[in-house]
Amino acid sequence: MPTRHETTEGPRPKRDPQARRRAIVRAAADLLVEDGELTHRRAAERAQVPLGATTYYFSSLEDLREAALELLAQEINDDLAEIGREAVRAGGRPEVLAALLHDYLADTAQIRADAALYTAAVHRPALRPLATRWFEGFVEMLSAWTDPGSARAIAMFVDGASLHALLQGEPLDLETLTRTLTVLMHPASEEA
Amino acid sequence: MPTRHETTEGPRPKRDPQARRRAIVRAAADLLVEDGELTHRRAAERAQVPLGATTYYFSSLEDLREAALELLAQEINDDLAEIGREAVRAGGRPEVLAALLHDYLADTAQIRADAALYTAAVHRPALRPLATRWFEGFVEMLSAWTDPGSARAIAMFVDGASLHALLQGEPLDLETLTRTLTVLMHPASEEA
Amino acid sequence: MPTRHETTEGPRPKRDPQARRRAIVRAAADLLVEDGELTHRRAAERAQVPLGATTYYFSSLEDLREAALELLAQEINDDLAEIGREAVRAGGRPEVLAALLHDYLADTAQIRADAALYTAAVHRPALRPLATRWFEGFVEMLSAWTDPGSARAIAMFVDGASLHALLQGEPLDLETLTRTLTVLMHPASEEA
Amino acid sequence: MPTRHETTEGPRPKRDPQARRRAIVRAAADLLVEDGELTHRRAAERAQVPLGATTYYFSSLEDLREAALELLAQEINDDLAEIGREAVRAGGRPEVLAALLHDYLADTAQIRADAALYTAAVHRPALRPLATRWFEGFVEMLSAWTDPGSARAIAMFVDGASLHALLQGEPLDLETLTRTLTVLMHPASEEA
DNA sequence: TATGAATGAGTCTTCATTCAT
DNA sequence: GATGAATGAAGACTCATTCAT
Repeated sequence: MPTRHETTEGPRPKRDPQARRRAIVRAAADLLVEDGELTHRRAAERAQVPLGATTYYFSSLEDLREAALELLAQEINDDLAEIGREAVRAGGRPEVLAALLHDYLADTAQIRADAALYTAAVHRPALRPLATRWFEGFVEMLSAWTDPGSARAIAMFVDGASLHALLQGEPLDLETLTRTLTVLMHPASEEA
Repeated sequence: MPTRHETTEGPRPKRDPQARRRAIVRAAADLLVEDGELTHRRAAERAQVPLGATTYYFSSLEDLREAALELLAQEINDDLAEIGREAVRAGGRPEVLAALLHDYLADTAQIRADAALYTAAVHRPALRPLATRWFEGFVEMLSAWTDPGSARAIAMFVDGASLHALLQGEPLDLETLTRTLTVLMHPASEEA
Repeated sequence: MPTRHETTEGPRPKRDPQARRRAIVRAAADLLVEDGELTHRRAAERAQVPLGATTYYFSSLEDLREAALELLAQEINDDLAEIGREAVRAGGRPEVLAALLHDYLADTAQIRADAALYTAAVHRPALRPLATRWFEGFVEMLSAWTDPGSARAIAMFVDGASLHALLQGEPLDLETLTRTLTVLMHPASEEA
Repeated sequence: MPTRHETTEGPRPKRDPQARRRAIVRAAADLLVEDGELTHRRAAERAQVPLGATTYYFSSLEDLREAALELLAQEINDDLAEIGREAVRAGGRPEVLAALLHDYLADTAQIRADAALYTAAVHRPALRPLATRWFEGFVEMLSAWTDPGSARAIAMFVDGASLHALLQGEPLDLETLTRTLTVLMHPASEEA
């Protein structure tokens, strides 16, 4: 007589709606990063959940997309915030920031995530705040070391650099990156 | 009794395959710029041609997409080359380039075209050369006034600025743009 | 005022995926037998199911085709196995087998099913085992009464006879059929 | 001043409607043999003629198909007639016929042509005479050496053997083939 | 005479979404 | 609460056929 605790298949996955939902979001995010095609079916398959689960937890595909992009935005934000903290710990020296950013730009997964976010936001105005979230944080962080205008200019430059690292297959070389960040952080030297 | 020459619909457009093809490409490009969704049906409707025409002239939708993006790339390239020529005529002064670029970034159609090109290229490696075509030309143009590294840095900055002008709804202010281009074009002053 | 129980369309068929799938396969098989043209639309119409059902249950049209041919192959196999059993019960006398086969060849539905299977297999190597399934069973059955080579020869002869019954509109006459099976089953008499 | 005889492209292909028509028919026949798919486009491409030529010379695709099958039927007929003549020259000995047929069955192109003809005829009653043309000729030829019933039986056997050579990838072995033809040609020995 | 242009019907297929269970 | 079944809309694409040139 079988008990309710089936033991043949290892630890029975506990019923955990939150975890399931997260798994679907994660899968959707990965799909967006990897090839930009998001469908219920693909998300379900990737997350190893039934098709119905993707519509049960999200009222529409756009809903799921937004949750996935929110996740990506958060991760990007966290990563860049960490870079910012490290740069601050190093006294805000441009060469340190450059080194950190160079690593970031060399990480394909990172720059593809950036691109996924932008791509989605271009034709979806509602998502634009999501796509520029890291921007605001980054600018704020930089503001400790330079004026707001320069901070914005630097952030834009980083954005362009991310896009080009993806399109050209490799990041801007460290030397140029360092030199560029240096002049952008100290524009006042111009006026001397 | 109607004559054989129907005049209600204007002069019957003569058969002109080239023009028809161009019209389809134009329509496809516009769709990509406007909302990124390209289908045979939408292209046909917009170009005012029968559905079959879109498959007759292009062996696949990707083919059509490529032709449309090629058109956009060419237009962007032409516009930026013109900006370059004007900047050169003005002696390469950063403030002139900044003013021209500011106008460019304020033109929604332009920056949406940029974005359309990038968006398409992100998940289509084959299109990447198309998306970076203007970049090469722009760098070359700038090289008359600054070193290659700075030229590339400037181009990347412009790219980021274009993306942000779209995502934030307005271009970087002229003053910051001018200051940024100025320092990027004369990085040597740093070392003084 | 209509009640909620509509009776004009009979008892609402309960959801029964298995039966539905079978109905689609049956419809597809019939279409292949009747005119060889199999499309999702025709199968759906014939099975009285929505178009979407045909793609829901079969991942591709080839998948559906294969299922339909599998059904035909099974039916042919069953019918010929029954003929074999009856022949065995009659002591393996050729005239009994001939009579049974004559009936088989006179049944248009049967020989069209044979032909459908062959037709599909000619340009689809993957289906060839299906088309020759009955052959193997038939040969094995005959092997109880004659040598393997003769058994194969008989089966091939039956195959040609089936094809010709269809193309010529009538089966080989019983007398010739009997005589032919007789000599094919006792080739040893030749060597006496 | 250019003359009307252009010499730059080598011997100018003479205008030869008959040859062009033949080329299209040949191409269509080859397509039917190779994969059974016949379209105007494929025939035109294979025959190296403009698409329009295929509709210019044939009032419909069915027309072209029929012409192509007529060609195949004729070739099969010719080949089997030649086999018949050789068998006759050899005194009608079954082993000679068997050897010739074994070669025929081992020739993939031949048996695929047979199959193409049958496949087309199964669902096109109008083509059935075409598909059985060789049969009549073959029977007549054999009638010089055996009775009509046996001749028909042999022809049917050959038909089944052709189909199976295709479906099973190899012809019936020569020994069995020889033995089978032998008994089929001399059924009277049974009655001794 | 010949042919590229043209097009609408119809093909397979994918999929968001709804719903019965 | 969950989920497989269900389906119609829409997508890309093919193609026989017609026709202007």
